[in-house]
Amino acid sequence: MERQAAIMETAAGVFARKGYFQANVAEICEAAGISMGSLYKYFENKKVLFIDVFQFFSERMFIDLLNVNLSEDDDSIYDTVLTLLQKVEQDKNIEAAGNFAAIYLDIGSQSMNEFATCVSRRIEIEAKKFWLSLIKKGKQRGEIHPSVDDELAAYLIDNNFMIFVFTFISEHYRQRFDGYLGEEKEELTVDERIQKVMKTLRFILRGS
Amino acid sequence: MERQAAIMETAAGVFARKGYFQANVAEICEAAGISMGSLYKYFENKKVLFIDVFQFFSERMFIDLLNVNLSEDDDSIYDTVLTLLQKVEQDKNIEAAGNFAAIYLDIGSQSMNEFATCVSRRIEIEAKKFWLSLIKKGKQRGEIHPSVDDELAAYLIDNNFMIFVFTFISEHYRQRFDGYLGEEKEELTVDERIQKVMKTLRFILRGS
Amino acid sequence: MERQAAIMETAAGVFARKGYFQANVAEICEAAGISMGSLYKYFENKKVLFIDVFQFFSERMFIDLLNVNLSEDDDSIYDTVLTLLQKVEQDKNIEAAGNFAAIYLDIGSQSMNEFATCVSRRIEIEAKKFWLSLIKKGKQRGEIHPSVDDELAAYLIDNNFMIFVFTFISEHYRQRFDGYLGEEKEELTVDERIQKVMKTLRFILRGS
Amino acid sequence: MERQAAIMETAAGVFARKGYFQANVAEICEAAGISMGSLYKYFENKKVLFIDVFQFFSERMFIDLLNVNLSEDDDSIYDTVLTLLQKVEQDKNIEAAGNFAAIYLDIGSQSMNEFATCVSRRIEIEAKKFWLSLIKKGKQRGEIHPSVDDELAAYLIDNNFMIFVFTFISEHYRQRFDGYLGEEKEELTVDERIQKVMKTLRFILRGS
DNA sequence: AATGAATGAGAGTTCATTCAT
DNA sequence: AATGAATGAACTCTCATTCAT
Repeated sequence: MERQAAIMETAAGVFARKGYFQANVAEICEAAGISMGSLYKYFENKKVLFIDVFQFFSERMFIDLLNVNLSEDDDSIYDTVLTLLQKVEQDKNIEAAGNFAAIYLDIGSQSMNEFATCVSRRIEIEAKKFWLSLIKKGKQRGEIHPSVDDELAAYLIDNNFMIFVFTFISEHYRQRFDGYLGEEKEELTVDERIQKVMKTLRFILRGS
Repeated sequence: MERQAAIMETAAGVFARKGYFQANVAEICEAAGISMGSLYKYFENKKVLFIDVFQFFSERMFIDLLNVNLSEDDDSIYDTVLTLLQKVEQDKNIEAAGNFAAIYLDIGSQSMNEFATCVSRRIEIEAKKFWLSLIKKGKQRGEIHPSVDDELAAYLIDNNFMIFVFTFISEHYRQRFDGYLGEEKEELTVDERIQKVMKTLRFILRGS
Repeated sequence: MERQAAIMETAAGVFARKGYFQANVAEICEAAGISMGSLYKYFENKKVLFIDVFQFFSERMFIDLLNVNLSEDDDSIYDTVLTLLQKVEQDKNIEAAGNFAAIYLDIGSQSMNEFATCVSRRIEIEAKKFWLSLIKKGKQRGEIHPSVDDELAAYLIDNNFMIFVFTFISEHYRQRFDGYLGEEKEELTVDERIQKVMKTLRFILRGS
Repeated sequence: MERQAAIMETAAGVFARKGYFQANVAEICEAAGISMGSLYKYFENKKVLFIDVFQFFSERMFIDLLNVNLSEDDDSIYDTVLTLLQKVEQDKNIEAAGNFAAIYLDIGSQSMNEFATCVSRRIEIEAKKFWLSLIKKGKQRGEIHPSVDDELAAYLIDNNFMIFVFTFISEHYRQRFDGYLGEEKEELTVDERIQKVMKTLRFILRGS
C-alpha cells in the first residue's frame, strides 16, 4: 500500500511536468526506484495509473482545504482566501499541490476528454461545498453583500482561485493574467498577483 | 497559398480533436488528402505546423470579433455579448471556431509551455482591446456601473466567455460549469448556459 | 555484455558492406536477430553504435598485432610483416578483420569527418608503436639501413600495409594497386600482391 | 552543353562536401539554379550524375597535370613535384581540385564499389604515365637512383601525393599524417606537410 | 524546354506493455 | 514478488524521382 502511494507521488511529479501523453512510464519507474514489471503489478496500465494519481491527490487536496477551514475560524473570509492563496506558494505541500494543479489543468484539454468521465468529480463537489460554506460565513458576518447569489459567487471565487493557481504552472495563464491585470508591467510578482485576485474577489462580493 | 490554408484547416481539426501530442502527422496528411512529403514542403515540421495553425486561426477569430463589434453598434453591450455567445454555437464557422477554442485550451497545459512563447499573443491583446471598448461603450450608456475597474472587468468578461467556450470542447469544463451553476440538474442546455453567463456578467458589471 | 558484443559484430558486417550512411538500422537488427527497440537499449543511436563498433574492433585489432609481435620473436622483421600480410587473408578472424578494415577505410572519406574527432586514435597510436618497435628490432639485426628515419619508415610501412588491406575491400584500391604494380596483368592474385608489398618494403627499408 | 558542365561543377561541390549518399539532389539543383526536372533532363539519375561528374573532373585534372609537366621542363623533378604539391594549396583551381580529390577519396570506400566499375580508370592510367615520365626524366638527370624500379617508384610517389591531397579533405588523413610525421606537434602547417612529403620522396628515390 | 509540387516508401527512433527468469 | 530485457508497431521526417503544367 505504502509503495503504491510512493509510486503515485512520483508519478504525479512526472505527469505534472510533462503532461499525460509526454510522460514516460520508464521515467516514472526510474524516478520511483522500481522496475517496470512492478509498476504493472500495482497499476493495470498507464491510464489507470494516471486516474489513480488524480483520485489520490483529489483526496489530499480536499483534506488540506478542510484543515484551513477549521483552524482559521476567526478570520474574515477574505483572510481565509488570502491564506489559501499564500499557501499555494508557501505551503510545504507546494510540490504536491503544484503537481496536482498541473494535472488538474491537463485534464481540461479536449485530448483528455476520455479521462473526464473516469475521474471522480469529488474534488469539485468538495470545493464547491467549501466555497459555499465560506460564502455563508461571509454573509453572516456581513462581509459579503446579501444580494449575491451563493452558487454564482462560489463559481467566481473558484474560477479566480484556479486561474491564479494555473499561473504557477502554465506560461500561457501567466501571460494572460499579467496581460489583463498587469498594468503595462512586463511581469507581476506573485504577491502582486495575489493582491489582484483579492481585489477581484472583493469587487465581486461587494466586501467592505 | 490556398493549399497551405486548406492543410491548416484540416490540421486544426486533428489538433483540436486529439491535442498536439496525440495528433499524428500521417492522419493530418490523409485527412488533407496530401502526401507526407507535401506537408513538409509547406511546414518545416509538426511544431511549426501547430504554431502556424494557431496564428492563422488567431487572425480569423480576431476578424470575427471586429465584425460583431462594428455591425451591432446600436445594441446594448449585453446584447453584443449575447450575440457572441450565440455565435459560438450557431455561427456557420462553428467548426473552425470550435477547433480554435480546443487548440487554445490545449496551449494552456503545462506540457505546452514551450509553445506559449512561440505563439503570438496578438489574440489576447486584441481580445482585451475589444472587451475594453465594449466596457467603455457600456459605461457611456450607463449599462456598467462607473466604479467598475475597466481592466478587471475585461478580465472577468474574458474569463467567463472563454470558460463558456470551453464547455463545448472539454467534458471537464462542461461538468465543472454545470456543477457550479446547474442547480442540481444533470446537465444544462446550451441556452441555459448562455443565460448563466449573461446573469454572471450582469451581476459583475452592474455594480451595487 | 555478450549480446552487446554480438550486435557490434553483426553491425560491423553491415557497416563494412554498406558504409555508414547506407547501412540500415532495421537490417542490422534483423541480422543480429533482435528487435529495433533492443538495439536502442544497448546503443544510444546509430552514430554511437558506429563509434562503439569502431572502438571495439580497434581494441581487437590491436590485440592481434601484439600477439603476432610477441609470438614470432625469432623471425626477421620481413617475415613478421609477411606473416601479418598473410594473416590478413588467412586468419580465421578474417571476417572481423575485413569488416574493420572496410570501416576504417570509410572513416577516411570527407563525409565521415564528424566521426574522425569522436573516434579514438588509439588504433593509430598503437600501430605506430608497433611499427616503431619492429623497425628498432630490424635496425638492431641489420635488416634495416641505419640511415632510415624511424618515423618515416613506420609511416611508409603503415601506408603500404593499409593499402594492401584495402585491396581486399575496395574495388578502387584493388584496381589502383594492380594498375601500378600489376605489370600489364589484368588482375593480380593475393600472393602476387603480397610479394609486391614485400618487395616495396624491402626497397624502402634496405637503404642504398 | 555549357549548362551540363555548370551543373556538374556545382554538383561536384556538393558531392565533395557531403559524399555521394549524403548529397541531396534538391540541394544540387538549388545551388545550380535549375529545377529538379531540368537536372533529370540532363542526367538520368543521381548515380549517372555522380559518374559524369567524376569523368568530367578526371579529364580536367589530367589536363592540369600535363600543363605542369610541359611548362616546367627545366626544373628538377623534385621541383616539379614541389610545384604540384604547392599547387594543391595555392592554385586558383583549388576548389575544383579539392572537390575532385574529395570525390576520388569517396570512391575508395567499399560502399562505393558499384561505382568503381562504372568509372573509367583513365585518371589513374594518365597519372601513372605522368609519374613514369617524371621518373624517366629524373633518372636521365641523375636525380633518381638507377636501381629504383620505375613502376614501384610511380606507385610510391602517387601514394604519397594522394595522401597529402587527402589531408586537405579528410580529418582522418590529416590526423594520421600528423600522427606519424608530426614529431609530437599537435598539428602541422601545410608547408611543414609539404616538406615531409618531399623528404619522403627524396628518401624513397635516393635523390641527391 | 523547363518547372517544382507532389509523391510515398523508407529512414531512425520511441515507448507502453509483456514475460522468462 | 520482483525484475528489466525484449518487443514491434507507431512515430516524425527525408528525398530520389515523376509529370501535369
